[in-house]
Amino acid sequence: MPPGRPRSEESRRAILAAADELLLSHGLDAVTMDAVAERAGASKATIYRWWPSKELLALDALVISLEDVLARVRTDTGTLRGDLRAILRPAMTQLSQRPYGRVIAALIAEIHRDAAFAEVWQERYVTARRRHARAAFRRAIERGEISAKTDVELALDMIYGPIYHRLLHGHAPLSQAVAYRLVDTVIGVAGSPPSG
Amino acid sequence: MPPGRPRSEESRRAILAAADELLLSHGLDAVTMDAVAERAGASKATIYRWWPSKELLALDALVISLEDVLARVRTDTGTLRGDLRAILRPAMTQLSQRPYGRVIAALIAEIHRDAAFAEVWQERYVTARRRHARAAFRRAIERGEISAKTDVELALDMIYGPIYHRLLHGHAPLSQAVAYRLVDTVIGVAGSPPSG
Amino acid sequence: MPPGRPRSEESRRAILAAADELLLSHGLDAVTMDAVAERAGASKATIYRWWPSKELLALDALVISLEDVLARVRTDTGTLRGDLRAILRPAMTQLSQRPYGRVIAALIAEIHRDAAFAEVWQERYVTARRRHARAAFRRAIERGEISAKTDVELALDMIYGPIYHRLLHGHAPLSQAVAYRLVDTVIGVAGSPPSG
Amino acid sequence: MPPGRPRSEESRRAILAAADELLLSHGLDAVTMDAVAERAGASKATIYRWWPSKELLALDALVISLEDVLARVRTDTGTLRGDLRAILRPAMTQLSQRPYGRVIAALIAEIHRDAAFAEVWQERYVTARRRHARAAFRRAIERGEISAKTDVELALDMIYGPIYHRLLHGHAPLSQAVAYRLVDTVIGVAGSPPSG
DNA sequence: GTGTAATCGAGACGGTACGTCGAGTCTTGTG
DNA sequence: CACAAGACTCGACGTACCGTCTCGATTACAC
Repeated sequence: MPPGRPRSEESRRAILAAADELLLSHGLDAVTMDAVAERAGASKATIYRWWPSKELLALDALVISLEDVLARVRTDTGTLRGDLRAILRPAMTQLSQRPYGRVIAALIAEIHRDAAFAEVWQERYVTARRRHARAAFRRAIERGEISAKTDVELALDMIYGPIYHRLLHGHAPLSQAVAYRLVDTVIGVAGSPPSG
Repeated sequence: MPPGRPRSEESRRAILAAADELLLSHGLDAVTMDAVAERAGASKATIYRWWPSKELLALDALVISLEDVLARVRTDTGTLRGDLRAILRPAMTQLSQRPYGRVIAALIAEIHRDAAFAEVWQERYVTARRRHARAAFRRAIERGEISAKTDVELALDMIYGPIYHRLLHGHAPLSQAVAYRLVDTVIGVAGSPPSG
Repeated sequence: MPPGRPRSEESRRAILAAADELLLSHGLDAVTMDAVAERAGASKATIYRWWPSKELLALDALVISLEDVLARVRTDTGTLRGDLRAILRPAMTQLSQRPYGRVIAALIAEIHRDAAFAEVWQERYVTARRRHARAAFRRAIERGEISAKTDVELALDMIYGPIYHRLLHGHAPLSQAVAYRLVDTVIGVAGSPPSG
Repeated sequence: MPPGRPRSEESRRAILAAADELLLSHGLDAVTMDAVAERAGASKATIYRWWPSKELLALDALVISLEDVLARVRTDTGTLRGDLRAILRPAMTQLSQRPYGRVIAALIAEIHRDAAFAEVWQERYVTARRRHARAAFRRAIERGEISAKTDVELALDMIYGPIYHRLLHGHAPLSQAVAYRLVDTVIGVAGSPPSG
């Protein structure tokens, strides 16, 4: 153990809980260092000691509140369609329960203001979410279920892209059904010889 | 004409120009009312008289700087593929020239904070951009080029969604070639009997 | 009148009153920008706009609360002794009524931390207070009441020095009687041929 | 000897040395507990265990750095004038070598904030310095060199008061010559029948 | 021409949150 | 016990924008 007083686990949890609550009930704007500090019974200095910005704190809080879902994903259905549905189902459920759109929109804006944040975001949020689906595509290619020439990254974007588009813009409804149709469409393209 | 001193066209232009410059060279964060006022030689009160928030001012400035491109779009190629390429080509060019990703990300975040802004954004930005592509799909359906059952809105999202996804997340490259491949893929699906 | 909204006299007075109250009832330490702002119903920005530091604000407040006394001083008694007593009497009265020692000690400490403050302190506090006594000495020299060779500055210091010494150190009592004895002693020296 | 690990003499010295250095080269403001701890290689807890405040620590450090001078004072000249000059000479030399004015001003301010400090200050600083001069006056009275009615405390203040006044206010130069003239003036008064 | 009325610039105002610093306390493991 | 290390709460700092306000000055139309 390093010398000195160890980090207070209690305070860490209280800060994350405060951030999470503010984040999901009032948005990233409400996650001010002052508000988190007061609500968590912590001092601002303590927050700054462990999180360089409120955005990274919010990301931490968000990721924690999402990672249970991520951990429970099981993709062993035998078909790409089944795997992708299994991956998207809990995600869509979660998105519909809380105003994640607002939060994610604010954090995506932060990507473009803070390169350090962008990197962590990529690592902790984007990569974690795409990994499962990418693996499902790879397995489908190995099984010969879809063409080996499939551009997996673009295929992922054709599923996730429209979902985020609707989540962020709100110009059209977003539901599990929509997600399933995206899956079917993308598989339809990848399953048949490429048309381009 | 109403009584009183008329609005100063000069000041209006100076404010929009200042906002546009700040927006594209330093991002939405730099578009503070103070900075715009100083740069435009205007007073903050004047800005507030005509724009309710800096975000709506920024949107105004952005739309002006984008609308030339929009006006020049000609979609009379005879094929859906040609039309969509004609629509996307100048857009992709423009996106690659200036840091629009940063600006659009910030404005999308604003959607979720300000319902009034969301409405204007929908009207002035989203709708304007989708209208052309939607019309192209409609014409293609009428010509029998694609199935009449095509979900046009979803098809639009499968083109625009991945583009915005990459623009905003930056997890993968974005280029005209990528946009063209999206077009081809979507047409490939819509042209053949639906697989879902 | 200069352009722009004129300075609010009301806020100026409220800030000075708040500072004065905090200064005299709880000392300079209590004169925090936050406390003054809250008590005056003003914003910190407004205070900073007009006073560069809380010490200069406190000095302003202090000088205002002292200057009435200074203005009422009349030195036309005809003798140096009478003049000096007339000058010191109200000062000693004032010093005994409120904890000025604490305040002056804190401000004198500030002299050594902030050269700008030192200058203003010299101008607004020290000079104002010594001027009367110095003039009394000059008139006494002109009248031939005391030697023309008298080092007036040192004589002033031999009156004010011990007073401040006791005020600041508190090692011995300070009263009007003590001040009068200092006056008599110094005149006794100056009246006779210098011994140095 | 009490049980447990004995106090570290090394750490005590390092802390005082660090405090002294910070005090004289950057003033009392620089004597922060953190800075002293870091510079001394000690922990803040250790400092707090032995010194209740940074001001008392600074006083300790200051007194140590002054007490050599005090110990070397020899007052056996046979005349009050000679004794007082012998007492003041090394003090004035020391004052002119390092920025003691700043330090003393800050500590005097502390007197008025902390009664415990005031007491220690009185004991360790003021009394120690006045004792010699007071004794010299007493001997002079015994010798019949000055009037037995002399108010010794006031006489001391008429020497030390102006010196501190100039040291703290900086409104006029302070030198050994000035100190000597103060001595001569005070003796002049005390030596002759009182003029009041 | 002379109101009347809305505009304009300038800039002061009360607020809120920022990120930092120091004070003084507490909690570890080590000597 | 004392000690180094260092995390903790608390409160003030000085700054930056926000959105509102109060000025004097300007510029139109209506009478």
